[in-house]
Amino acid sequence: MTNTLKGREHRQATKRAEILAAGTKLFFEEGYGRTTMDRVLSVVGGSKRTLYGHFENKEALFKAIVAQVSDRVLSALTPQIDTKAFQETLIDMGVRYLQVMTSPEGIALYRAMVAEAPHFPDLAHTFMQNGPSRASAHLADYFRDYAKKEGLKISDPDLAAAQFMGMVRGNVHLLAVFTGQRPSKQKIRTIVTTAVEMFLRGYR
Amino acid sequence: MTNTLKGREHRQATKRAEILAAGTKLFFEEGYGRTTMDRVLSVVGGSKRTLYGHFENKEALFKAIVAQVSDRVLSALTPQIDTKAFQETLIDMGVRYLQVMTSPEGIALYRAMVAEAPHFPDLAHTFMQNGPSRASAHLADYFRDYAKKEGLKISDPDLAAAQFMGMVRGNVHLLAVFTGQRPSKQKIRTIVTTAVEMFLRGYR
DNA sequence: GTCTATATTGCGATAGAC
DNA sequence: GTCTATCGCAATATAGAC
Repeated sequence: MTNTLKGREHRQATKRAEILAAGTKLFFEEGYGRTTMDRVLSVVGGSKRTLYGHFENKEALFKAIVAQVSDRVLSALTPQIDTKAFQETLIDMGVRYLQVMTSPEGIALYRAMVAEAPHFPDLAHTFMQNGPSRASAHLADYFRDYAKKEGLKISDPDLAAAQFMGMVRGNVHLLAVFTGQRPSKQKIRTIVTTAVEMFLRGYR
Repeated sequence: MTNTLKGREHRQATKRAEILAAGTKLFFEEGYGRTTMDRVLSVVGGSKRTLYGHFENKEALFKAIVAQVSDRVLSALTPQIDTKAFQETLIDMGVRYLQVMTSPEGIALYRAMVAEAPHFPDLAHTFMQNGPSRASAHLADYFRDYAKKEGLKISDPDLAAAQFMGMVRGNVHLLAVFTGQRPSKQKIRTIVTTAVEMFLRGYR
């Protein structure tokens, strides 16, 4: 916790963090509809007044939780400074992406966003932007910069990036979402390296 | 309606169909949690006794609806007898798949399955089986039969099929799920034909 | 119609920070 | 001692399954 906060503020921040933590677990395990404020309270302890003091209502709590988890989970997709070889960079990006998307938190977030997209369109939109779209856009930029040098003919970098990302997700992402079966690290490496090889041959 | 049913039976079947139709609309527009039995009733009309006579409870109604819609939607993925050229067949399968997955009903079904997968694991499993997995498996079989003749070196047909399907879904499926933006027929054709070309070059 | 669950509010008491 | 966040418990209102 931040040391610069003193006493009063610190207590408040701690409580808020506890509520968020408890809420995260519940909302992501049970879904929005099945999660009750009473249940959150029974985990956190304390009074309703305090809970509603920190978050105006259930929706506000949910939004705060999604924002926090989105930041944490999607930050792993932040573009890296790439000094590696072209092929290595593609593999890195693919692995990172697939790891995030099939991590327990990644799956939970994805599920929550899909489920609540019609009722929280702004959240869903933000998730798409900061997640898949951003990763894809970054890859497209990378293609624009280096494809020619690498001897690749990519006429539509955005489409190519979407193809690559989709190929990486393949069926394992669906499988993780629907059945909870997550791919091993080994499996992820295999999928991504195979995808990269195929992709490079396809655009050579 | 089936003409062989008479009187009592016919009325019963009609009522059941009406309940299913109303429930389908509500469950898929509002989600499981936000849909109430009262609301279903207010659309269908009639008494609660009747409603609960047809479906034991809310869960049973939901399951019946999902089963019905799954059949209708996923039947479009039924493997065709392919007499066309290899490339044409791939395009056909890709287009059919993407059309189903981004159709309003396809999106609604997908959303419901993702949202409720933890609480209705059997439904989610069945959806995965009869949807993406089946389409992918059929394509893999097709590869096993014809890849060599077509001059393709596909060492892992299942993985290759998953790559192709993933590439076809690309980002447009995610976009449809999260923001409701559906691709035009033209866009679908472009995506699929591009994917097929790239795929064939990649495995040549 | 019945009965339970749930979101949200009210209010007096308490306890820790300054 | 004065704030102020928190607490505990009760109450309200509404919705929803059956």
